[in-house]
Amino acid sequence: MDNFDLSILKWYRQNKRNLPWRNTNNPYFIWLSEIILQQTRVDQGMDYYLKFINNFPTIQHLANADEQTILSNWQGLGYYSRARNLHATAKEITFNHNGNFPNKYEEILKLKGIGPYTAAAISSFSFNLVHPVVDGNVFRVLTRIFDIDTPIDTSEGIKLIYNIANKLIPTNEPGEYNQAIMEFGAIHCTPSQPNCNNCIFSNQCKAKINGTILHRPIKSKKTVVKKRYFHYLDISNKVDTILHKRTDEDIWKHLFEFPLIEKNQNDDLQLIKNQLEKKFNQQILSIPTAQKHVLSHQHIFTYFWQIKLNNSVLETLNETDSFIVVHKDEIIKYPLPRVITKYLENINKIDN
DNA sequence: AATCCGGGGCC
DNA sequence: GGCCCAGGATT
Repeated sequence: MDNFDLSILKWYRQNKRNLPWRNTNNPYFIWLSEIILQQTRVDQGMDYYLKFINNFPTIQHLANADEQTILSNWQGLGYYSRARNLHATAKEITFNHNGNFPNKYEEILKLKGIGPYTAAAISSFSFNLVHPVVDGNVFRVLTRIFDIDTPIDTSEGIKLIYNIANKLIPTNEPGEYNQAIMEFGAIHCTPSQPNCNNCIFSNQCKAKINGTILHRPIKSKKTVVKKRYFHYLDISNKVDTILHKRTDEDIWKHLFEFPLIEKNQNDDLQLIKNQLEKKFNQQILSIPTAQKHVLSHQHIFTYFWQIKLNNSVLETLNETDSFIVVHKDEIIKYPLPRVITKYLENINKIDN
């Protein structure tokens, strides 16, 4: 493959999208955009990026914010460890690097939440260093052009693609080239319905020639999905309700939710109803129906039990419980997982 | 080296 | 229902 870099750079200059983080070399903005865009589509991350640079114009703003504020801004984006690592790295740079973003690949790679891809992206976009980005797009583009059938979710496949990527990247404008190959994968060499009929590589792409385009890249493993059953207790009187902060090493760490009873299996709902009525000494009017939430590695079946009290919600709590009493109108101020906000949206519809 | 981690969109 | 997404941390 001769002049791959020149071909794809030419294509990029004619076809690239105008994205806000492409109009800057500021490592703070580059870093922030890359963290938001990890495993996240541009369309989905755009509003979050604009919100973050508006609310946290500099890395010092981010460092000085409290974690809950950052998590609230991240609410709905998923992979909340990204937000916690974002905060940690902002503090690290602000207080241990005099506010200066590291400008060497190896130093950038040491920061929390930054792996090989993001370190290469920041290195090349901000500091013009020659490190190839290897993301989902690059895996797809290269396995197609060279018709590579080694599974990309193995160490052998990853090593192979990195070797090719290191040979292809030009020393001249590595950042622009990295943007170009990812953009080519994102909008032209797409997973389904790639635009092969109007492709600059149509005569050279090995997978196109061999008819294997839609079978590249190959992945060998299948994700195992765990089923979980969450019974949430929406305990409230006319003004207050109860929230609980997740602290264990599990999904949604440091996010708030209703008091939770997790079951290992799909238990008899009538039995749970009887237990709850006895515990709270209240009639439960309706048995909830399951809401299924499909995540990558978990299918979560949520049940929301509405327990209406006439007296104070405090009386349902033990002193040892780590719960907080929250005014109903202020629930939304706490960082919540989508499972909870979806439920709140639904009951508000009914109330209206 | 293998496993886990959210949520949304598309087909 | 399966796959993918501008991957990284943990075990």
